[in-house]
Amino acid sequence: METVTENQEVTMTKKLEKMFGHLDYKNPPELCPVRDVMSVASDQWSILILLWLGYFPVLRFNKLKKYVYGISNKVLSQRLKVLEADGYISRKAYAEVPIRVEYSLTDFGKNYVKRLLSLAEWMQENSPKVLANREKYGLV
Amino acid sequence: METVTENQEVTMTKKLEKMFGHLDYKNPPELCPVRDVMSVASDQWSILILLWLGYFPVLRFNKLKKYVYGISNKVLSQRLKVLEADGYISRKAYAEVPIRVEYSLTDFGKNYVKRLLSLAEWMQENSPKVLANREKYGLV
DNA sequence: CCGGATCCCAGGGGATACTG
DNA sequence: CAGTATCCCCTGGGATCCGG
Repeated sequence: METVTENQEVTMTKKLEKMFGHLDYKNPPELCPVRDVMSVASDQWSILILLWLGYFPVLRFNKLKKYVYGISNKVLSQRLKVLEADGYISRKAYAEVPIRVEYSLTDFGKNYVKRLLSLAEWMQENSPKVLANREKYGLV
Repeated sequence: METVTENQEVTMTKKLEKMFGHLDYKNPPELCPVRDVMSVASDQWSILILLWLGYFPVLRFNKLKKYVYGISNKVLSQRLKVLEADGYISRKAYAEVPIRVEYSLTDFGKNYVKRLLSLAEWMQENSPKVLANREKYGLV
């Protein structure tokens, strides 16, 4: 088990101090855009979409739907729109018959996926631990 | 604008390849616990709860409710339960009158918050960019 | 045949009141 | 004080349909 040292804890607190100027509860939500931005980028479907787009440079709508297992047309379409609006992905439509639409990460999106990836890796390594905990806790 | 180099992109793909054995769409959901575990830990309320608990070593229910601005009793209570079950936080109840309950991060939770923090910092730095993008895109 | 818009419903979540 | 219980609403999301 990787433990957190005193030093790391101090560093962590400093970082948190720095950001909590923005996350401060005394600020009305409109002064705290981080929450808003983060809620889009940390949405469970968005994460999967972004990770798959990090793996395949270009994906079409129905391929994405296949990979992001269980997502519905509506949700996929809506998430893609928001992710495009926020600058993570770009959408390219070709006027063919039948129409072809290609989605890919922007440079900005790639930067984000790098971070996301670090989180996802940690999740992967630790999910057995979490599941064991959950079992032991007995929450159904 | 921080750009992604070729090298970084190759590294990223390798990492993704490594994890996509688990995230593979051909696996039924029950063989892919990462998604499940991640959906808890990346929930927008859970993130805020964990970050605040990273800042204050110990917080009581009503303090948390104050800091995690806008959360309802029901959701806070439910998220705390799940986060405890998954091993991120611990709950300590004191048999006083009135009752006192203290929440804090476990070592496991601290490790996770470190990762979360890196993501949150990136969000903070880049949220202006995202908001500008959103505006330009004209999505209401 | 592909991308996405529409319809419609269950249930997640907000507000409030209440109890150990 | 720390939650739970109740009510009700509203939106997230699944199934279905449609335009190009």
